[in-house]
Amino acid sequence: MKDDLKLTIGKLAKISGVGVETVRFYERKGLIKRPAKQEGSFRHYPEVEAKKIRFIKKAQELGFTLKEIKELLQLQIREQATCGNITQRAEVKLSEVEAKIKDLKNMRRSLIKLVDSCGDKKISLKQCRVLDCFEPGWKC
Amino acid sequence: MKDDLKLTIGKLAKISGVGVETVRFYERKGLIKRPAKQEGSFRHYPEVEAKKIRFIKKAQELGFTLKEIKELLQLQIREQATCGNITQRAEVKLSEVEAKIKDLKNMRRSLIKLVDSCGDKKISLKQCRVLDCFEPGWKC
DNA sequence: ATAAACTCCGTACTTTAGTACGGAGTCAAC
DNA sequence: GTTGACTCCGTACTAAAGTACGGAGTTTAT
Repeated sequence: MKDDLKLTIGKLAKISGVGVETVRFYERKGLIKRPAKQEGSFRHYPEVEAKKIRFIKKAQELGFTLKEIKELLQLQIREQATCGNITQRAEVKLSEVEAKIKDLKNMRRSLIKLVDSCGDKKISLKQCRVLDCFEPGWKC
Repeated sequence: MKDDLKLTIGKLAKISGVGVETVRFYERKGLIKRPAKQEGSFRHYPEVEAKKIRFIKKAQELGFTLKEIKELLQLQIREQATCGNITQRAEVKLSEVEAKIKDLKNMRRSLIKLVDSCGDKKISLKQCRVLDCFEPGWKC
């Protein structure tokens, strides 16, 4: 409620690092909502929308689709009543996030091993394959 | 060199969890290469290709594009000569992986906080926004 | 040895996530 | 008070990553 004074779509796009068309696209997809109380005929956004767009871009890099990101953004508690519902959905997302972390740690371990094995001639060269890192029971 | 006896494209697709068309698509994109020595006029793949396809699917879930995944798959040391080159590229990928892990950990912390705050009435409800978790200096 | 199932190849279609375009209206700066 | 930049809206186009189709050839199972 402070300084959402003059955030037109162009300025929002700029500070969020996307194009104007992308903002409108996210609006159509229901990821950000059109500001209700407009003075004049142009949109005026609160600053939190910039955070939201940056969140979207980051989450995409982590392998979430826009549909999934929308679900993440809906995880906001407004009243105690809806809490159980939200907690439940949050826990699902949490386990997805943890699965990704686990997989990325395997990939990291594999890459570290690869880098190390170049310095050390004792390590067999062809055993260092990144593609093995997700196989069940894999230990590099 | 063991039992790549009879892995036709259909069987490869099945054990890898994708469709036949997808295998051919990856082949066209250069992610997997067509088996050279064919006996008969059909493709016969070594088993390692199944691992490769499973790697591709996993890596996609972690936000890597096919272009990036191709680069990851090319990180294989064959001789000491190319080692420096590969190490260098592996280190770039490694830092990307570490950045993703860091971001996912922030997201995880944010989701945990959200879940916790539902059990605890003392925590302010509206402060728990997942969308803040990537902002610089964020502490949940 | 013949039918069923599978493979090959090229081409076309689909979905997701944007990007671009263009005419009309609006705002603000000089 | 006009001019230039910005906004609005609908529509169309694009790239990435598949997915489907269909006719012809090949393999295998009976």
